[in-house]
Amino acid sequence: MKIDTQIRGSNPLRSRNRNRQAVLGSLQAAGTMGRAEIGRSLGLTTQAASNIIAELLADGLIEEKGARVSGRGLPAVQYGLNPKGAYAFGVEIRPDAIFTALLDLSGTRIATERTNLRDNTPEAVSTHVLRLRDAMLASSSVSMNAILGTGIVMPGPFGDTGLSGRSSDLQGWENVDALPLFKETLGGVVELSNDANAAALSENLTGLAQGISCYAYIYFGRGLGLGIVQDGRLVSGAFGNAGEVGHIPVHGPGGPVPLESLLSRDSIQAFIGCDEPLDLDQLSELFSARDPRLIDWLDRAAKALGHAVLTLENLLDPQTIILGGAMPPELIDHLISKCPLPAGSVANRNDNLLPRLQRGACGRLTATLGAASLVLHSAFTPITVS
Amino acid sequence: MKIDTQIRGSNPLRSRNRNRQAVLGSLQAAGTMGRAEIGRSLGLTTQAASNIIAELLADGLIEEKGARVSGRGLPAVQYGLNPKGAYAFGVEIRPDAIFTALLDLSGTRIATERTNLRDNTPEAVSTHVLRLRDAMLASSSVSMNAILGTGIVMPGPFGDTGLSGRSSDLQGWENVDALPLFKETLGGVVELSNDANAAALSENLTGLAQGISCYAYIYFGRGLGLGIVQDGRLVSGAFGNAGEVGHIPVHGPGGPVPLESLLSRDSIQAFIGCDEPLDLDQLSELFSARDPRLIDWLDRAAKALGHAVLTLENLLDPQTIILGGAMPPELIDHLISKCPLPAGSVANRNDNLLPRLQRGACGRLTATLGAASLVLHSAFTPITVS
DNA sequence: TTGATTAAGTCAAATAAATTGAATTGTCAA
DNA sequence: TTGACAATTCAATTTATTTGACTTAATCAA
Repeated sequence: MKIDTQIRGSNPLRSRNRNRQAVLGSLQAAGTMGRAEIGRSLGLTTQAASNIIAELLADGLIEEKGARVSGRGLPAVQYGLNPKGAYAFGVEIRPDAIFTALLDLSGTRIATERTNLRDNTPEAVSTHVLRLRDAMLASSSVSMNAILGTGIVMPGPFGDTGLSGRSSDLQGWENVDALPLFKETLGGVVELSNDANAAALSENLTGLAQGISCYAYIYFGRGLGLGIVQDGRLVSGAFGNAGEVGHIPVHGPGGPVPLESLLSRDSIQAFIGCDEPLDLDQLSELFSARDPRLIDWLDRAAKALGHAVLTLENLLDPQTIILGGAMPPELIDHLISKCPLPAGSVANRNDNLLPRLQRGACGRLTATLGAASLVLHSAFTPITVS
Repeated sequence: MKIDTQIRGSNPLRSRNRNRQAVLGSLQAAGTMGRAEIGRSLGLTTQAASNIIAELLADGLIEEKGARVSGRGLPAVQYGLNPKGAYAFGVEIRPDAIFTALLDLSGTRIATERTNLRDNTPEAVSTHVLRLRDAMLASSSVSMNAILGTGIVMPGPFGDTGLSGRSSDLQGWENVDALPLFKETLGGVVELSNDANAAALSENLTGLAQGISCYAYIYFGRGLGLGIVQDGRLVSGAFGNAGEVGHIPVHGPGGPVPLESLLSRDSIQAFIGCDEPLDLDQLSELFSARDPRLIDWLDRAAKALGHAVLTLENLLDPQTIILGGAMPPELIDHLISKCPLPAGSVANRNDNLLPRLQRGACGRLTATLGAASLVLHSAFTPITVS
């Protein structure tokens, strides 16, 4: 539970750290760059950039990528991230299972795994995660000191809020401060967030949101989540619970209803009148069979999505809104195509180069990969408040 | 029009600047502090803090406030902002008038003024503002080099959006990039934002939001605006148009309607069936006379406010939501007391120390004072992205 | 009263990391 | 072939911080 974002002063060491991160971030965004080019892009001297490049080379985080001739002058030696120079471990914790993933520095998937979870008390989960990490590192032959950190995705909202008590919640975690717990058990850098935020960052590192600094990500879990990115940083609210878009009121048949009741996997189940949660394959089948109940649901859901889009655009003024998560791609595409894009929005502008609504590029594992992305993102983004 | 928030590296000069701002910010927040105390609060050495304090003293931005004995040890000499050490000039531009204000470093009002505006073309306005500033500085005997900068508030949204063309808009500014224009004409630091954002910061510096880093400010102009603060910084969106809360859909009689059509001064006028805009005094009178049409409006508006609160809380997870602007205080209080505070919200938590909804402490001039607050805020807050 | 303890603040030297300026090297264009 | 140009490195300088020793002043306890 955050709240107090204490501002810290700067000193040479923290400056250097910031600059290292900024250099890595530049390389991540641009692919390859030369030393002088990096200096220019960050407002630093060539020499300063050069020193940092030398250090990063020595640490194995970047590598030479040949020289590039571009007009006059000495051809610039290009540098880029060394994918095998570091790794990020990501964990997605659900009530009944743990998903883990190992990404290399380039965001490439090295390994993923699903494990059933019987005992989901805080202690059991945290030690379980530790074992899973050790195992995955061993089987992937990755050394622990090449690990940048561990990213953890848990179902929100955090703390005892008006939304607690849902079936997708973790039992027994209501009053647990998870971050310190994991930090103690796992050591090193630990980032904690919810599925939607993680998915949003995943899209930023390897998907559609590359180079985009203001966007929102609508995440389909069983319910509906939202990751908000502004100025390249997550907006997570006072208690880390920003983005509970599933609970904003939209126009329903008999009055305002929570968006989630019209636009979510659980709502399909309720609408169709099915006893058990529908998985993605079942939904795909229903869709390809043009099941009339599903089509009906899609019509209503698309309308609800329109309301949500109008709300999000006017409140957050994003460059684009991305949809993704645990929902078949063809359903998302259908929703997008049917969604009425409201005219009375600040996003309805002529000079907007991006589609207002698009489907994310990362597939089903978005949240798990996103967990690892939390770590990569923090490695590429100079801490701004800390 | 922003979008590109380029990350910059750090160097000694920028570090020092950051630390200076952080020290000023600490003093602003705490009132008075000793040198060692400041060092601790910022994670700097006493010596570093001491050097900066010496510099700020020499610049006249802070002053000694006596010594404080607190237990053992040498009593700490206290320092605090020197109100007369620097000033901020604020301008609020409306289609028919310009409001100006001069604040000292402590946020105290030195002078305010209203001027009619006949020619509101960009060139005329910018030179007009320059003349008004010179005049106000002269009449207040404040030297130009004691001015930290100029804050400007203009009606949003900026750029050619789906919301353009309203009567409260400035004609002829649709395709003008205002910030460069004012920077060239006025020189020095220029901050530009909309009324709601400015009001939000005003509340942060001198009102209810002191020490609060995550909150939202619902601003009554003629329409309805929203200032979003997260981690102590404004959330302004990709194009500076975040917070257009007046245009989010809420449940109306015959379907979804823009919030503004139920909750705004213009909507009172429309509801009552009045030909001209109602001013605050008229509204106060109607309220104290318990005018049934107004009471009726208040009931509907409070309900709409409830929807907005639910939406804002779940999307932004603020510590509190503040209401203010050009609306009589007693009406705001009434709205707050009648507003149904929804249970299904992440803000409905037991450990929340602040009221979920409260009326702002700054009065009618909030936006104009807020314009100056933009500058003060930037002086107290280390730039994080720039 | 006295001496130990604690904390604030200063001074001077050391350190980290940036900048500056000159020298070197490879490419392009005249 | 030669000069302009840009990338890079080397060495020296500058900035701003940290470190460690020291001084000062208040509290606490014998």
